[in-house]
Amino acid sequence: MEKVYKSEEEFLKDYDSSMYEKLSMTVDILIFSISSEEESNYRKTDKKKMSILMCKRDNYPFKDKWCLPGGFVDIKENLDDAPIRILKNETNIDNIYLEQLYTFGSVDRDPRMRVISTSYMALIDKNRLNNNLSKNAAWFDITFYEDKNNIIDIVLDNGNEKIKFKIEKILREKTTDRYSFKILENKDIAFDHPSVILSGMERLKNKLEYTDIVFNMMPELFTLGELQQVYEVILGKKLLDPAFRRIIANKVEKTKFMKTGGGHRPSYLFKYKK
Amino acid sequence: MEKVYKSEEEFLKDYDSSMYEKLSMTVDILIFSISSEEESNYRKTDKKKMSILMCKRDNYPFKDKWCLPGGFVDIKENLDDAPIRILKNETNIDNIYLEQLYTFGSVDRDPRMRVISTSYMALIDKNRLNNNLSKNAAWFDITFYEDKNNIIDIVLDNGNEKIKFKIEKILREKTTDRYSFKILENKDIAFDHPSVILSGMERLKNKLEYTDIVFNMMPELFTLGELQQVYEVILGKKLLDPAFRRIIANKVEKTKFMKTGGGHRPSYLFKYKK
DNA sequence: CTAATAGTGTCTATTAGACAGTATGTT
DNA sequence: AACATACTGTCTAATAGACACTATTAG
Repeated sequence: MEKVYKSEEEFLKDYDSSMYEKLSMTVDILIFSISSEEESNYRKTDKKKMSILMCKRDNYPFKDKWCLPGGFVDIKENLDDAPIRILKNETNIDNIYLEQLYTFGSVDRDPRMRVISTSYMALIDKNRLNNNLSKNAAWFDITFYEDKNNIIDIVLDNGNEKIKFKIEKILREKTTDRYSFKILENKDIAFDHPSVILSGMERLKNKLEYTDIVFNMMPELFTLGELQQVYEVILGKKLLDPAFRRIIANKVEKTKFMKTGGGHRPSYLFKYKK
Repeated sequence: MEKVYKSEEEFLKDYDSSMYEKLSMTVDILIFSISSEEESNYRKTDKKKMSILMCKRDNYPFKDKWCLPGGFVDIKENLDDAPIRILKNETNIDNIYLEQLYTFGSVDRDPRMRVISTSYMALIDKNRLNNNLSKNAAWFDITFYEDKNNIIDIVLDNGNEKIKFKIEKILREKTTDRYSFKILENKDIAFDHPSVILSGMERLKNKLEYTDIVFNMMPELFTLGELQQVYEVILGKKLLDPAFRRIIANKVEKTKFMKTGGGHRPSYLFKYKK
């Protein structure tokens, strides 16, 4: 029978924390940014892409595969502080938008030992980075196509290497919007990181509609055309100009600056209105 | 310098998993249901309340305080399976709606040792329970009031005991909807469970609007008035009848059954249309 | 009859979708 | 002049909010 203690001090002195077998905890960070691909036609504006940062693993397990930046949570570190520390090391930037995504804890997700991992999503404007990424890290442009059967094809492209995976969104409950992800094809990505990528993309899409989250990926000044392109690339569909402008009208503020030189009518630069 | 292995087998044989100090993982489950309070006036319909299940702690730490049901994640158990197992033990019901809420991992959240805890939200129709709760568990009706400064007063009432706490919602980022919770007053609830309760309430409110999640808390057959009351008690505001009926019109199906005996016009019973 | 809830009709205000039009830079 | 994008006007369709009205029961 369980002993009943008279005070908390007495209880804690006696407490044997090895009763349950312990495990390791990591965090994975899905960092989103926007990149521009230059057009050959001088008149066309640069095509925007969504991109994520990945690292090449240089040891087992999953040697030579790509994974999201991450690392172990220190025993004396708050969980939510771990991604901040890792981002600081990886990209040398503080003050990044970060939010917790989901905690993945399948028994077999790491062949070394039992590891549970909390994933985070970060949003940045890549241009503010001082290009000193660690040399095994690279930005991948991400394009996706979802068919009517909830099967999603993803292509990641870092300029040298194109990697693909296929994943199925499975509605977990008839009554809600929760999906779990079943990886159908994947050769190049480590751990369960394809699921993390999909979770983040879904979260980002949803939040675009009811928050101002997108401005974390934008430079200080931007044209409405650029902002619209970012929306379109995240949502995966074209938007109509007047509708878009109505929606974002009270989120942005016109400045006196203009962007010229595009071979077409110049546009005002806007900034985020808090 | 890190050794580079020739194969994954070789690497794993050599791997020392004690490199990082390990920790314990628990899950906490916030179980929502709806209860009815009988009215003295025979004509009035029962007043609906939102309620949650809590357990009284019979040992340190937090002896004699109330906490959410939960427990340690087994070293050989998938994270998402732990709340299923615990719910089965606690309420003897399978097949309950469950979703992961948030993972709390402050260093000092448990005085015994380092524990990180993933919280889950469960929704049930309390009337389907075979009233064999463990004897230290009780349902608490929950009422809340939020003022203009994002300070929320919560009262929990299990019939014998009324417990209160006060918590502040702090907007973590200007650009989004993420809050963290600062506990302002709390005498009776263990751990960081006030924050878990608030997270769940926020999640439930949001999902009410864009999913069919509410039907997990409803009996097979219900009147539209009852359904509307459940919406109202979760959202904390009155809804207009015609607007409500338009919104749920294509989620429900009229049956041939009616509810009579209320001293007023009888109403049709509806069921969830999948 | 009365109190109480059930259920509907309809007007108005707001928002979303669609399309066409005008404006203005660079080469 | 031609192209490409910037930006606006306006019609229509769909949705949300508000209020008033009718219906039907137990006591």
